[in-house]
Amino acid sequence: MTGVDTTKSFTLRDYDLAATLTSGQAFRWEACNQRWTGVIGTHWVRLHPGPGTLTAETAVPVPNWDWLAHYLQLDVDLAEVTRTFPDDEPMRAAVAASRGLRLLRQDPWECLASFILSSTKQIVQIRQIVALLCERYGEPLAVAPACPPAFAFPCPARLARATEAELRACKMGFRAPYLLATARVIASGQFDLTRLQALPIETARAELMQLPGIGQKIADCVLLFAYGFQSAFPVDVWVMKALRQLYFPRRRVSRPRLHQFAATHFGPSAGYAQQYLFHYMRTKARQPAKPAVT
DNA sequence: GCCCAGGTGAAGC
DNA sequence: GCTTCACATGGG
Repeated sequence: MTGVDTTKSFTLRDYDLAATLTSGQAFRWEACNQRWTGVIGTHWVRLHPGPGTLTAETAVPVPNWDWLAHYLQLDVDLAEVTRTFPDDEPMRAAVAASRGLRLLRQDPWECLASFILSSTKQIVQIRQIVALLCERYGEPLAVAPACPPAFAFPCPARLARATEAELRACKMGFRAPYLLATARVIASGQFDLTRLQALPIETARAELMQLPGIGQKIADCVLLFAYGFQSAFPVDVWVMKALRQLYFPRRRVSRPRLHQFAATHFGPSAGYAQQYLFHYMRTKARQPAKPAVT
């Protein structure tokens, strides 16, 4: 049946929702007995994964669900993506360790602001900071009965009106001036985030890096997680560790050389490959004593 | 106490 | 061009 409704079911293949929502791309999803609650734009939404299906529930009836299918990238053929990965041992291990891991397609501003807050922070702490920011500055949203309150991610104009001290009070430390300055540049209209979509990746990256607090790593996260540039390859401490341990275990390679290697080795969907390496290293670190199975 | 966390920008060689 | 350092804050 078509029409306005508060629930909708989708068929899914090769989709590990839990791995995807906890793999350090997005910072607002909460798990509660097999279900995931989050906010996409101005929609509060709850997701119930089942075998081969996904049921989504909103608080307010919606006329269509394109926003959700787009966010979750439901029509991406994952096998086609992983086929483009280099055929080497590290990639085989990383893919085997997290089948169904996906990339989301997020709102550019939320993604940009969240990753400004990410520098030298653990994912749990990034989540805390983002939650505080949304509680204090985001618009309240309708939620399903008996659910805790939810808020939209605050727009640039709202954060631009805050003071640095107020933002520091959200536990973001030295990142506060970066977030504030970037919010102000965007709120002023001098910098148009929507324009980047149509640019070549190198130009879009250079534009993002003009913003205060955005270096190559955060720029690449935004290019990959928000704009869908699949060749963007963010190199954080975990991916750096993956490159060193898995690809160059017995010699010391400089960071610039590793960047150079990454830029050519992983192919057209390098960003996806990067997400598998990231998730592989993090989950491996949590469970070190897992013997290989035949 | 210690080391580390999805870094950036500035200063040093 | 490449490396080092300060910058807040909290988890393990």
